[in-house]
Amino acid sequence: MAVDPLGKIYVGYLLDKDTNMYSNPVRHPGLNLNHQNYVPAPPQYSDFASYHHVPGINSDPHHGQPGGTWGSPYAPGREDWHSYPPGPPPSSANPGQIGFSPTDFNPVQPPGSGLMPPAINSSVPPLSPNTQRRNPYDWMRRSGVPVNNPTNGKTRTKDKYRVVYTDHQRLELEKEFHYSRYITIRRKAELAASLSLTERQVKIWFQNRRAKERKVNKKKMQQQQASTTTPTPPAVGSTVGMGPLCNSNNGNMVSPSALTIKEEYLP
DNA sequence: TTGTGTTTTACGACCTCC
DNA sequence: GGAGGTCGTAAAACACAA
Repeated sequence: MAVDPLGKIYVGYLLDKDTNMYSNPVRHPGLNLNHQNYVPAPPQYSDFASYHHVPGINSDPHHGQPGGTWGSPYAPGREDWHSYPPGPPPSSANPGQIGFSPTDFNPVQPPGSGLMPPAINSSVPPLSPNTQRRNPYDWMRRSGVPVNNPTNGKTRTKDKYRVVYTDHQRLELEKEFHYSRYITIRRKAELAASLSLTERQVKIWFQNRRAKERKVNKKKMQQQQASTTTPTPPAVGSTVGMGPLCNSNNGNMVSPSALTIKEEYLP
């Protein structure tokens, strides 16, 4: 399973699709509660320069390359991740914490499956690089009612709602996106399991993330064109403005997203 | 506090590929 | 036919100025 130079994705259907997205307990409102159980694992971030996937989920061939994988066409320079602070120390007095028993939550991947990194699966409040950021669970606590509680008539499709991913979930997704704009089936399953998201959520996150990147690129291109006093058109086939990251297949597919990520996680 | 603009999840429509 | 892709959009969450 790989993405060829032209961006075409060859996938082996190694895993079952997440069929029961809405019936799976993981998608019921309790999903949000589960988020508090993530370990932000500050040491992991502080060691970001040598980022590697957690043991046990590194079976994907293209993920097995230690460190050097960051030299991909998308490579932003690993030092970028140093700008991400370790965040506040875990505090049991976190107001966002809600009493939650592990028995209330059925992860996508059963515990002990080997896919769930222990560091991610313990109970530490989510990491927030932005101290001003409101606790993502406040809205849950305000409502006091499960958003998608079948008993109150709300279903995911009828009453649209969205969860707010924890900083840890976002960071892990960003890391994966940073590695590759297109996630493999295997990695998607692994990531979904390790982050307690559904594969569908991971897939959609990547879709949205690519859309965001295209949007940012488009904006940058427009700004460049607007600021260019001498509008000399680039040579045919030139990738001006895109640098080595430009994909000849589709200019929208890739971009210097390092800047994007840095911006997002700078304090 | 409130109004407003932006960002983030999530979905549907439609397309391509196998 | 089913998978995942883009594109457009809805709506919640968020940021921030007034």
